[in-house]
Amino acid sequence: MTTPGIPLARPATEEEARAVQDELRDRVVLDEPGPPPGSGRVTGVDVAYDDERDLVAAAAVVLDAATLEVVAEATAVGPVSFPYVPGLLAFREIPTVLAALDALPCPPGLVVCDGYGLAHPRRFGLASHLGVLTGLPTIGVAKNPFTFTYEDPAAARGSSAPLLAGAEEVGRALRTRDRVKPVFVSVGHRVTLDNAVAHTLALTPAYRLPETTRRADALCRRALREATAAPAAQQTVTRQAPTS
DNA sequence: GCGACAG
DNA sequence: ATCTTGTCGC
Repeated sequence: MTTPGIPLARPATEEEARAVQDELRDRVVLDEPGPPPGSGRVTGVDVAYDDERDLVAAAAVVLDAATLEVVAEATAVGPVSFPYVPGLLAFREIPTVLAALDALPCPPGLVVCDGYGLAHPRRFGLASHLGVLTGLPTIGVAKNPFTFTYEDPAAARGSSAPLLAGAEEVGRALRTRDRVKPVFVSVGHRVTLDNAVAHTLALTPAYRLPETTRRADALCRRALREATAAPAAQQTVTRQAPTS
């Protein structure tokens, strides 16, 4: 259901991984507005790790953008294919995330990643990478500012401030709840920054983090527990919400 | 050279 | 990310 137009690279070293990023970076599309917030479907993706057992579980949860109800979900489990290196997070998460997206019974629509897109040392974070590989519109919503700087946005939900790499705006610090630490939104692929911010606000009616990542986070943790408990169980699981 | 550093 | 109970507050 999510056909990659570009083969998945599996670099063995950090140097190779950086080269892959430098090569794919040009394919990012930044001049499309992206789907309008509040309509269609929005999918959250996230992963959970068990480095001891060499396991990574990914989840993709599709929500109706208007109601935020779960439409479908899928998970995938695989081996940890890359260590955590700041700036190379995508190589650790993408293989299993792609498997989960492929297991979905319907198109994902906009994909919301737990991390960065443009806000990245080489301007090619997880959300950008996933977008280029799948061709889907993507955005990144991170919980921390990484190495970037920002001035604290006003206290009211909806306030924002530029997320800066020097003088370059690579994203936005967005307050999704009154007086609560902001989230850090950046563009992935085929979506505008203003639109990414609007989507993030539409996805946070009750909590600091988008409903998409909350749902995906809970699901991948469950998938990891179940994979740990049932060694020879199936490698992917798909569920379609009942039509009503 | 040292420290910081999305998840 | 992950290790982890209770607890303060709305």
